[in-house]
Amino acid sequence: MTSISSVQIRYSWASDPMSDQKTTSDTRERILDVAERLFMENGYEATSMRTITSAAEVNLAAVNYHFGSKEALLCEVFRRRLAWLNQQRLQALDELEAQAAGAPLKPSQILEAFFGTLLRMGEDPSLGGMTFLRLLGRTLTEPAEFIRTFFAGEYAQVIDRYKLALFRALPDVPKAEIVWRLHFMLGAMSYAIAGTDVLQVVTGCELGDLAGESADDPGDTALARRLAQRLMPFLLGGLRAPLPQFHELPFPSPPTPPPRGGRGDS
Amino acid sequence: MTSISSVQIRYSWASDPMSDQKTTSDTRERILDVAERLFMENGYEATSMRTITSAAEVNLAAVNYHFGSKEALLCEVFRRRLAWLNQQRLQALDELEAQAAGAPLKPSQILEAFFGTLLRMGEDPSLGGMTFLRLLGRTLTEPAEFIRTFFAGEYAQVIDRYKLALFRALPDVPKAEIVWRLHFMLGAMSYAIAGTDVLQVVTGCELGDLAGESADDPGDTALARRLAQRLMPFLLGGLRAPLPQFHELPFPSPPTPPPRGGRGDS
DNA sequence: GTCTATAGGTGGATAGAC
DNA sequence: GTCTATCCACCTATAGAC
Repeated sequence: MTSISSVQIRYSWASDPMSDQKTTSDTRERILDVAERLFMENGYEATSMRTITSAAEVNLAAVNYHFGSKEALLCEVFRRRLAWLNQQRLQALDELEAQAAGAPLKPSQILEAFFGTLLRMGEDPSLGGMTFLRLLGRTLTEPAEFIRTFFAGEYAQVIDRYKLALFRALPDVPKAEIVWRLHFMLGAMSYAIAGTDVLQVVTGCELGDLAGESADDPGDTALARRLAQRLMPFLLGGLRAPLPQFHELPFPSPPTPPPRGGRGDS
Repeated sequence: MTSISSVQIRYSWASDPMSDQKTTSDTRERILDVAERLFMENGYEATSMRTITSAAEVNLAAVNYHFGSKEALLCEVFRRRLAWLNQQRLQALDELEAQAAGAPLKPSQILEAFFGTLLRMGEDPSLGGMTFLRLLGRTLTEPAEFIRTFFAGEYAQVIDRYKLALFRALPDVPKAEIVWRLHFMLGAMSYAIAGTDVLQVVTGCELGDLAGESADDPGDTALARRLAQRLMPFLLGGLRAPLPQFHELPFPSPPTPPPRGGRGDS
């Protein structure tokens, strides 16, 4: 019943513009869309159900009717996007591995499949666009327990597959090191897509400006594209950086070091 | 002790273990310490004044007496740490530039001064330790306006100095590109120190485990040190990565080029 | 400086009519 | 499915005694 033929399925990422209009529950989708935007703008805790329902022009009780609770609402906001995203990610990896016919993938391919797939969502408003990306970036650092366990469940498969792919792609790098760097890459991405950067307030500019789109505001689509173009080389550079040297020193090289030959940056 | 004579100054980072004990306001510091921890554990919005005051064993009204409001309390929690941190960062840069005698600094030196100075705070409980680092990482992605403008003010000078240093250190890299990468580096660091990673829940391990400290728990000190050893090479690798190629392609190289239609979920 | 008491408001959730 | 009305726990902030 859930997935086939003409029945209404629960994930709105299956929304063609036509079926979206007046199906069984216009309300449900409107709540999700508005909640997505408001959670992004104000954060989860600071966004009240009343704010959401009045912006969505639905009754307060509708949220609890459709989703059960505020927590469940947030989870559903993510589920409808992440289900699609993670499926795409797995599929992308499948295809790459099929092409490679048993050979290890290149790191750049793996990163493209993982991060590129996400960043491309920012270009497509029907997939949530930058609103969803920003919300995701912000929510990934929320301390609330239910959020963290929810994400863990959503990501478990995907992270595991990609970890293994990276292990194979970088056989000379210790696995622990790869996991650390995956961690760092996730961080750089989250923060970048969250777009709440100190830099932006300090420099008084948005990422769009940096991309060179100062006046005519090309919108989120171009921003997402530029972001991807800038971020991917950075991530790849970080992933493939020389391994840290472990001596007995408490720190690699304090500000005024013995200038021992590290990796000779000029 | 830190600066002048014997007057009590307001920043607790001027705390030698002795002066901290029973000065004019033990209450004030206790509130700040407890607030720092609880804001880190639950986030700003989800932490109530009542929770803070009861944990600190002070009266509810004490917070408003000493700080004026909950927002002001959060700002003061940060100010007492960031004042010290940013001063150290500027000083580190001053010293490096003095040594260099007019020559551009090496990127690794700049990163060490900026990120190393911060990460070393994680090793020193009297500077807030990992509690402060985690709180900082989490708060940097909070959408609340007062937080963002507060950080902007605290960081303006420092970011500006470091940006200029990086421009000089990497004269062949477009300035916009450097700013983007600074952005990415801040993100990787924030996320790493926040320690709310999906990876940790998925893999079921803390960063400490990855560092190889499985059983005997050496505490935050070792964690901070390991983190720095792992993070700095990653950041340097990302900063020095090859520049992105800009062709007319909308994306560098999608894995399966134009599968545009519908949502292609098979 | 510290405390009690409370003002004054908002939060999430639900019961029950339609 | 939708709506009104309402419960009640909890919030920040302050007034005023000590």
